[in-house]
Amino acid sequence: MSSSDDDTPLVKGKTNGVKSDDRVSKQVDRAMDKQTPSNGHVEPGLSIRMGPVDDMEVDAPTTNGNANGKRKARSSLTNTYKEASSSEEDDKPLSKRRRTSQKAKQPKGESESDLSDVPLRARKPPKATAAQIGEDSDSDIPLTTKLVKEKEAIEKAATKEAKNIKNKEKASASKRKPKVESESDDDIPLAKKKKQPVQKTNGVKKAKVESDSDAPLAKKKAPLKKTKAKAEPATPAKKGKGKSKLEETEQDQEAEDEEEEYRWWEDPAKGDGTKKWETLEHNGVVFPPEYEPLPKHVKLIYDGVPVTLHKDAEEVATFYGSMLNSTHNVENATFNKNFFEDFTAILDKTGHGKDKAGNTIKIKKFEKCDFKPIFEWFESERAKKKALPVAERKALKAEKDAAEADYMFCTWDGRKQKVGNFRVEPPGLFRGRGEHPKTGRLKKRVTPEQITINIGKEAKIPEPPAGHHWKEIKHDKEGTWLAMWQENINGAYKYVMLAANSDIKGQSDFKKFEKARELKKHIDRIRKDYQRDLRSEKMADRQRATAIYLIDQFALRAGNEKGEDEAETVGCCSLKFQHVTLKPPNFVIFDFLGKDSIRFYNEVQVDPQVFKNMKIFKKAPKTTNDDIFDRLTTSALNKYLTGYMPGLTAKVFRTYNASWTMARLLKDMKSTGSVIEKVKDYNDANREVAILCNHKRTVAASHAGSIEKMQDKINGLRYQVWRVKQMMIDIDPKIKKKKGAEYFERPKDLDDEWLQQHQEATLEEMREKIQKKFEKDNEKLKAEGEKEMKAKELEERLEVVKELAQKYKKENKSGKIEAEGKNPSIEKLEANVDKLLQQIETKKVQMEDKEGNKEVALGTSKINYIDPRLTVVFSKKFNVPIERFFSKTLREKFDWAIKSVDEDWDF
DNA sequence: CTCGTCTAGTCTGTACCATAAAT
DNA sequence: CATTTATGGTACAGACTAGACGA
Repeated sequence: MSSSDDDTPLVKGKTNGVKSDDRVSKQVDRAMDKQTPSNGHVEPGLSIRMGPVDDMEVDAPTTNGNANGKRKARSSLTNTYKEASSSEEDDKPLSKRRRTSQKAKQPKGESESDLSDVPLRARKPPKATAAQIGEDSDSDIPLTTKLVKEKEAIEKAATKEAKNIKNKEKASASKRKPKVESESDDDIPLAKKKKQPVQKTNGVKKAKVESDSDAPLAKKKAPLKKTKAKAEPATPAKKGKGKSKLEETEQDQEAEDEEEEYRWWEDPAKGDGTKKWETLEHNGVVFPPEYEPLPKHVKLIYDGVPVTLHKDAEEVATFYGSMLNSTHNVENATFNKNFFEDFTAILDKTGHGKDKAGNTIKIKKFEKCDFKPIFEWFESERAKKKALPVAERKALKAEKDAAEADYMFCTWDGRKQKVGNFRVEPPGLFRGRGEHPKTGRLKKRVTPEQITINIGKEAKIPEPPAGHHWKEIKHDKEGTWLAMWQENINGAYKYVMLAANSDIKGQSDFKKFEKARELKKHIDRIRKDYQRDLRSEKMADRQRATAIYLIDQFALRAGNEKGEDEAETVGCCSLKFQHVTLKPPNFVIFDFLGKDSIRFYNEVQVDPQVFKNMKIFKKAPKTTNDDIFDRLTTSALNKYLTGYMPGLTAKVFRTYNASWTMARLLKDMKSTGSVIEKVKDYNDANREVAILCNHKRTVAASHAGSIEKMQDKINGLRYQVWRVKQMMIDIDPKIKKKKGAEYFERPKDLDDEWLQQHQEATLEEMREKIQKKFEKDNEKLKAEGEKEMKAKELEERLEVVKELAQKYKKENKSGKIEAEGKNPSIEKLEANVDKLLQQIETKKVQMEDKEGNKEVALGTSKINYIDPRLTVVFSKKFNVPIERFFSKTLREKFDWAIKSVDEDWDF
């Protein structure tokens, strides 16, 4: 057990020894218990110590031929560091330890297989809100009117839906029943079942897994189809005017699908091979509208002089001018610099501005440009558009839709498929995310001459705009794109592809989740291996093992190297010295900008060996901006992973862990409660996954305000509670003794000052309301040609406010509150209090929910990481309409999932 | 390196809801 | 008083396109 001497030089003064090692491992054990309350078992890799591998190989110096500046600096650094680390690992009683390691491997079985059951340790404990919500829903407290209404409506819908589902089930029940029973282990509470899934994964070979997902399909096929026709038409119940052309065609399409629906997920021929299509027809792309020059009176002002610009330069000026309200851009120095560079480049080409007299005005200084007139013009246009009557706006939209109808669909192997982004991206100023060095650069208008079309050989080639030609026509059956061009900012390729609900996208989505499920079978071994390799003699292996650990445990992205002209963001393999802080005994703080420059901040507890490794990887002379994993690249990592399973790469772990977590949470869920509560439970699980994946959104600007408003409302209600209680005393002074003085105390935070403010605010609100109403009434009278009311009328109306003010005054002075209402009684008042308390409770829950949600984006994980079949299973099992979880587009995207699983399907 | 695909946050318009006003 | 209609504000869907990954 003295293997910790691996790294002793690192921990100065702590020269090896059982003691220190034991201490660390105990701490971890405790920590693990804490972190996995539902499982309560100890991470096996920690108790089973694995010795290093036998053939201790001195790491070869980094021979990276690709010696650009960055690399070079890195490898020289690596060498010094390598020497240090290898020497410290050199002198170890290897043979001995090897034996230990073999022994350690022996007690196979339980603890080992448990690994797959715990993909996620070190998560933060579930938030109180979730628990609270659960409790609230269990205790039968009625919700606010709003919630109740919703609840009822939804439950109605649910029962309706349930009928449909039941019909469906009846049809297929007889066939499915036996299977359900044979797999009844699904009903065993998770706690007991803990080890079950492992057996499945390990012991079970393909046959079983397949039977889980595939077998029922064939059986269900027929009944399903019939019921679908019944269930679906409820959705397009759009009220009002006749359907637009578009809707009609969509419905026609649906009808067609109904008749001869193609179930690619049941087609064994689909999905392998690289050929994506045999025939492909489409109509190309839609170009953005031509630039419409500004009216003559709207001009850029340079140095106080309005200047006329060439059309092309003016367009660029409008890009900037129209976003003056976006301080985020306009106050960014890089943005302004880049914009102005590109702007002046255009000016140089087209000629600079001209003043009224026709003299050329050379635009040299950004600071002298005044875009305000342009901005105001755009604002007024925006306002005009907004003010357009609804009917007109609709007509305009219908017109646009009609013009684009031809581009919305293509024919792929004879089937009509929706195209995703058929509109060519319009010109504008590039923003980029985070501190992008190219922010503000002009994104140029794309011409047909830059666009390559991919289309079937027999198909009619789409007509380019008059006087233009396409760059190239391809017939690439291995590509899934219809058109492609290269963008001028980063030289990135842009593709026109099919929409998410298309067969081809569905297929790859399906494959992605199947791959993640496949990982289940290998995860035990992978985890065991990386636990072992965390102590490897070879630095490269040790780094790789540590990286996989991080990717597996904390859902980090792979982290490819990035270029100079991109925002500085990182992932696992590209983590730098400053992104990781170590806090003994074994805490690691990650703080870096990830994809999209979204901050990843997480303070976690790690395996002690990982902690030690990180310490080594950060060892001097490494310093700020040096790579932590200097011996590791994403491609090496992925190559290694592929060895376990074809197609396994770093990103699969994200999908796997996300779906696995969701599966676990949903399985654990109690089936009680109303639909609303079930949906809330689902969303809580969804949220947990989103937090795992670090899916964030910016807090809405209005957030703080609306939280404050809610708090104010709650306080108002609490004040009301107090008032009502005081009224009881007014009726029956003896009650104070009966209920105890405490019951009648005003909450401490609602002090006199607060009371004052609250009363004033209430009065002011009333006043405003009355005032507004008065004005409106007057306007109405005026419109009808009648006489307006006098100010005296207003005063009379405001009398109510005065009365209330008086009342408050009296109350404040005497400390007594007169009972309100007719025939007030203690009972009535008590009922009143109860009602108010309930209102407060629901408001509180709402508020906490909102607060917990403010910076978590649930959508991304729902769309990309959580196997949709899990949601479908949940929906079926707990009888919640799928519409509650998937919007229309998502239902279309996940059509394959909705139609392919039973409630006993398992991830 | 190039190309192709998947992932992801933000922006914009609109559906939806509570509430008030009108009938 | 119950029901319908208007209003104002929020949440959400869908569009958009940047960014990451990987073959």
